[in-house]
Amino acid sequence: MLSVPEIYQRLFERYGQQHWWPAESAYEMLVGAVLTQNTHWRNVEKALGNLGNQLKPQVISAMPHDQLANLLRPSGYYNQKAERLRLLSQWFIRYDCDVNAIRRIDGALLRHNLLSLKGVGRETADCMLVYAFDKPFFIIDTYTRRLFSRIGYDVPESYEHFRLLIEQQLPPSVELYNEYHALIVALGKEHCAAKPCCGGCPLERDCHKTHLNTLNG
DNA sequence: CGCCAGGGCCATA
DNA sequence: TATGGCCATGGC
Repeated sequence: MLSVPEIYQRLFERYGQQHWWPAESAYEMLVGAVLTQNTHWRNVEKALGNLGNQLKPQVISAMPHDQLANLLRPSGYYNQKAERLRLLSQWFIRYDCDVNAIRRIDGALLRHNLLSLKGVGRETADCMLVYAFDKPFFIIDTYTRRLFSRIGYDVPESYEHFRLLIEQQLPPSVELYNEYHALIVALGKEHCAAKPCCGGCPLERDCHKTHLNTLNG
């Protein structure tokens, strides 16, 4: 069975550097992390496009709910996400929008801080920590669970247990965790964006085959 | 037409 | 702690 570092090697050889996160600033990354919750990135892009030059913490935190929700409509769950972005923006403003100041906070403490925000769960928090705040926490998403499960790992149901299991087999590198997660999503996009999906796609939800052409080839 | 996407919250037991 | 319901649009 492929080891955690070997899986990374295979993915990197196939897809190369991913240059994540697709955002122009740390704040935009935080917004994208909320908008992409259980949502296709292409729909997130539509919502980000609607926000346009209003994609700023001061503007979003002060915008009327219905107006913001309307702009977020293409990304789905727009009422929830409007509220979540408002709370997130208020949190960011509390640090004077100073990303470097936030980066100086201890990683575990910052994670606890993010998790206290309504609408920021473990995966979203870890994405923010890796892609905006340079803290090494391995990101567990549905693709990650699916991939490791199909490769043959006994994937823990607990998010934290699974995260620690993987972190134990990798150096605590922000750059590595950044790339690893991006590569897993790249694999998902290649296999599941097109129809028909290949038989045995390791990331397709209802595929129970495990030939794993992509990784074993 | 049905399925599901780079989740998370809340009520219930 | 652990299920189940709910949120919602858009592409395939």
